Amino acid sequence: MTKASKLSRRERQMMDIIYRLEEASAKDVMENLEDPPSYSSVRTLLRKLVEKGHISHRESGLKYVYFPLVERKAASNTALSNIVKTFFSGSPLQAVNSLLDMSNNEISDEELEQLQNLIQEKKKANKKQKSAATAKKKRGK
Amino acid sequence: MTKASKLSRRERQMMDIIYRLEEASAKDVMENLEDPPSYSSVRTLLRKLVEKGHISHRESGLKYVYFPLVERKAASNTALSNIVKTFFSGSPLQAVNSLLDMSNNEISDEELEQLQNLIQEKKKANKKQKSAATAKKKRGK
DNA sequence: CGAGATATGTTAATTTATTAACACTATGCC
DNA sequence: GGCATAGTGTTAATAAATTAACATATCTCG
Repeated sequence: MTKASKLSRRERQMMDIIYRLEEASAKDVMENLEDPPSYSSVRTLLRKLVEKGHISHRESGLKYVYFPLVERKAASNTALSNIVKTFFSGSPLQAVNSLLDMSNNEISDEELEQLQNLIQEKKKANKKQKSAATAKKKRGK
Repeated sequence: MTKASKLSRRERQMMDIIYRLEEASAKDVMENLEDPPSYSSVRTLLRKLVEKGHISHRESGLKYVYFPLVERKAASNTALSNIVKTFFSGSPLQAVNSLLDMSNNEISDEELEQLQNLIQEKKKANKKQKSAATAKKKRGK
């Protein structure tokens, strides 16, 4: 059971906001919540997230600014993995396909070209790793 | 506020399982839950999900088999959109990049090539849409 | 037939999440 | 100084989620 999967509904909403904004005060969080409860309630939940070890805060002048303790990259990887597992039979490629479909027009030709270059590089990297693995085997492990 | 964002923790876990398996009996769901509660509890929650309109069931012999009411494709699009918004500043391309990074070795050269072809097609499609849009403008809308 | 296994339906207790009230502290400024 | 403003800390009431107990129905097979 991953830590994130234990989050309650509101906690999840708040974590998403904090990740999106990178860091956020209680006020920021409240303003970004749908159907926001009272300021007081938001603060209580923030404190709970701190207790649970999901976020921490630093003082900024008078107020607190909250930030995630699991870094963005790791959190997004976990989230993507879950989606791949749940909706794409474990195939990241299918997920990529879906992303490209969804955002048909939003991605420019230029960006598509960048992506192609990226894939080209990955192909190269794959080859390297493959030969490295072969060499390793030959050395007896 | 999207429907899915109103799900409680357990409900979310159960929906994920049902999407992953395409359809599932109460037993299936229970077996796939982490820290599963009693069979009785699982069934109560399933009934609640039916009430809320997230899933439905059909009879299969003696038992019920549950399935999502929002189709897989739509649900995965929503999930991906949320991740793109939360972790990738709204850029689907960044998400694609991350997916390719994450699953470095898991994607074969062959698959990478397929992906390149796919992107090639998208570039063509983009051009068509662009010229269509231009034509439309000329016609005065 | 009748007992065991496998389901579902109903209801209620308990725990957790959610909300907000109230008390307090520091800052800015008239 | 004193008051309005913008914060925080503590605590408690309420609502919702979670769990499970108990009752009932159907199938299976000796």
